[in-house]
Order: sequence, then structure tokens, then C-alpha cells
Amino acid sequence: MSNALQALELEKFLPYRLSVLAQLVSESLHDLYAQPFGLSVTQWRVMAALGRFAPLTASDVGQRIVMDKVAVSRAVAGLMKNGLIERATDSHDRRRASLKLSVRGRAVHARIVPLALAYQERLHEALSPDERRTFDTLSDRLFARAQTLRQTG
Amino acid sequence: MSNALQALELEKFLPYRLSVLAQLVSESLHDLYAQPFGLSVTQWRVMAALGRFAPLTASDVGQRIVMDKVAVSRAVAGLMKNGLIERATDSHDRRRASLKLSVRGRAVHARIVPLALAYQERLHEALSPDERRTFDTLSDRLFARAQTLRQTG
DNA sequence: CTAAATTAGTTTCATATGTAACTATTATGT
DNA sequence: ACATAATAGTTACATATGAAACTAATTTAG
Repeated sequence: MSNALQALELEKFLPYRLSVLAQLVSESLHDLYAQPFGLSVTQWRVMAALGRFAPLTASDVGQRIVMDKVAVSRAVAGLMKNGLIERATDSHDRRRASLKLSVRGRAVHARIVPLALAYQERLHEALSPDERRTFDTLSDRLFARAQTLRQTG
Repeated sequence: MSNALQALELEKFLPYRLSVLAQLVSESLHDLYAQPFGLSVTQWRVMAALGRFAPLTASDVGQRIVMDKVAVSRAVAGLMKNGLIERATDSHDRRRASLKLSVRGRAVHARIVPLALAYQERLHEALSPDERRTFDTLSDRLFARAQTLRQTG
């Protein structure tokens, strides 16, 4: 018959754990390309999407990288200003514009990708190949579950 | 002898995956207490820390929940304004002030904790008990590795 | 004892982000 | 054909966040 408060052990609480881990990793990665290339996380993600799938419209980019259209618009504006991407209005639908990396953008992209992969590799050293696959599988399941919960309430 | 660009498959890239998952989960959880109680994520974390360990100084809180002192200061200011916590200056060191939940704060805390745990439980339904333990172990290892990489460069 | 260095916490400024309103263009219903 | 709705993207406003400067109190070195 205790009246003690039920407490939340944050360090064992999954949402908190995910948040802290993701933030640490994201900041570490950001350090690799922020100063040398003057890119924000969102800008780099847009470049990564264009590096693989260009040409894409801003909406396409948003869908690929789970980013809302305002964030994409701002990242694109910044990348245009720095000459890293090119924009061409679609002649059939002048609301749309297809985006792709510029020559300079491709050069920057080509230098960042190995840095990003190398960082991932060093991070992965904490896990065996089997464990990496397990982690990916489980995080996929958590993600799918979180999406389901979001929709159904 | 291909000259194709090396591309980054974002959806398989660990930092990106962690970021997207953590953000979805964090937003979902936030929805549970944001509107009803008018709390931000940082404010709720401070309350959770105080709910378990009070009294704590602002610095103590920051260490417990991996939050820098500016963020703690702002969360504390907001919580004070809403009467959810109480502050008492330490008489031996007047730079410090110990913080604890107020009566209202304890009531709010007592209502949010079950919501948070229930959300975690529904999320965990994606995994078996064994898998939960595995995921926790692997994410701990990743976290430790990320910290090491941060320090050593 | 006193000047310099540390520490706790706050404020400021610049930048980032989310929501909603807005512009321009295209699609739809009658 | 034309009014209405929908879509692509931008802008505006309010709030959040990070880095650095700052205040006040305490500790340390000489």
C-alpha cells in the first residue's frame, strides 16, 4: 500500500534513449561536413537525395528524405545560393522545378560521401555484422510500429 | 572502371535511420503531454529527472538528462512560471539552487508517467522481450562507440 | 588577505524550425 | 468556359536552440 510516485527511469526509457543516441550520432556526423563545406544537416540530406536520384522536384526530395516542404524549400534556397544545385522549371507544369547537383555540388558530394561512410563504418565497429543486421531489423520494426501508432492514435 | 558517383543510400545509413526513428517516436510521445499539460520535451525531461531524484540543482539535472545548462535554465524558467517546480537557494552556496516538483508538479508528473510508459509499451509490442533486450544492448554499444569517436576524433 | 580563476546560472544574439498564410499554377466539376 | 478546389513552393511569424558573453558567488594561489 505504497503511495510513492511512479517514476520514469529515463535512461531505460526507449524514446529518450533513441533521442540521445540519434542526437549524438547526428552531431558527430555533422561535424565532419559542417565547417569544411558550410552545410546544414537538411542541406546535406537534400544533396544526398539528389546525388542518388536527380533530377527530383522539391516534393520528391521531401518524400525521399522525410522532410516537410518548408524545410526542403529552405535547404534548396541555401544550396542554390551557394551554387551547389541547379533548378529548372518544368515547362509542362510551371509550378514544379526539377533539381540536380551542379558541377560544384557533385564535387562536394563526392567528398562528403566517403566521410559519411567512413564514420558509419567506425560506428559499426561496435557491432558484429550479425548484430548490425539485427539492429537494422529491430529498428525497422520499431519504426513501422511507431508509424502505426501515430495513425491509429 | 566506372566513374559513377559513389552514392549514399540514406535509408540504409545508420545516422539517418536513427534520426528519423528518434524523431518520429519523440513527436508521438510529445503529442501525449504537449497539449494537455503545455510542456515541451525539455520541460518534461526536467520534470522526470526531478520526479525521481529531487532535490537536484540545475547542473545535476543537466548531467542526469544530458542537457546543456542553457537548455536546463530555460526549461526551469518555464516550469517555474507555470508553478510546476519550486526553487530554493542553497544557503551554503548561493550560486546553487535546489529544485523539486511542486504539489501541482507532482500531480502533473503522476499523470504523465503512465502515459509515457503506456506509449513505450505499445511501441515495444513490435519486439519480443528478448529482442527488446538485444536492442537495448546494441544501442548501448553504439552509444558508447559514438562517444568514444567524439572524443578521439 | 586579495587578485585571479572557477563555477552556477542567466541573458543575448544569431540561426533553425514548425505552423499557417500566401502566391502562382494546374486540375476539376458543372 | 469558368468558378472552385487542389498542388508546388515560398514567405511570415512565433518559438526553439546553440554559442558566446555576462553576472554573481565561491574557490584557489600567492
